[in-house]
Amino acid sequence: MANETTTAAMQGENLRKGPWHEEEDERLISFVKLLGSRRWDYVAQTSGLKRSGKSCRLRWVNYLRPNLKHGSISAEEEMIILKLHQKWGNKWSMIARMLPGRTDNEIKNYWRTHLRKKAVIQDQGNFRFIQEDDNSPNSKTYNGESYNPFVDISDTQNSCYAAAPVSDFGTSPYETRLSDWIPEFQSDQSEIKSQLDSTTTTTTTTTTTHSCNFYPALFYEENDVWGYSGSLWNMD
DNA sequence: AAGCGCCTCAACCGCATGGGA
DNA sequence: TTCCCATGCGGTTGAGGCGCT
Repeated sequence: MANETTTAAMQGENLRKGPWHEEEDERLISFVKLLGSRRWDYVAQTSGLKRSGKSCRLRWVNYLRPNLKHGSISAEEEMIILKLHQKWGNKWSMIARMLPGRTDNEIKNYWRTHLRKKAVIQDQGNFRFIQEDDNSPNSKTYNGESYNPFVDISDTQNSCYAAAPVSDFGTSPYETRLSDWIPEFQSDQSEIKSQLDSTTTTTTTTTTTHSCNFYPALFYEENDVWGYSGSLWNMD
């Protein structure tokens, strides 16, 4: 049985794709409890699921893992996402680590569907849209990848972002919250810019106090923002 | 009620990374 | 040092749901 499945997996044949069935979920949960959430190819083969290890891992990480929140993103979480995306760009896994119970996939989807067009900052008295631009002089690197959270694209005629007029925010449910956050956004941005201008190492000793009461690990330990490798996950 | 288009999100794909042989 | 494999990450896709006409 396992040998047949192994062979099929190795040959890339007979592997199921698409939505997971409840029985598959139950089976995967059982075998992850038994074998641990590592060696996904082995889990896939041993369990007899006709899924790739990659698919099993994804299903576990994004849906079956304990302590996941399945409800809608709260206003506080939304604020965190906006702020962290402003700081880090599309570093979804990093952002997810700051939001216990949320997955990178969930945050990425939420950003794309709810927040992307609403990500505005107040810059020199004007609202401007932002997105990362790897070719910008402000681009920095993280894990070998370049990114830049500070690029103003409001002048980009062909950008899809330009299609969303600022006036739309007058009726947006997000506007009130953004209006509340904007002063903080502004101070954060200048703080981050100064960090980027000086150094990208993790030796900064900034002790700025922020007003978020929900995620102290991020907002009160600014000295480790760039090198943060911990996790707020409690899987036990 | 039916058709159409848009939105959401689960899942896939390809590439990067890290560790071990 | 190099190669291979498992894992992780970010971008993309497509099915299903929902609202509008």
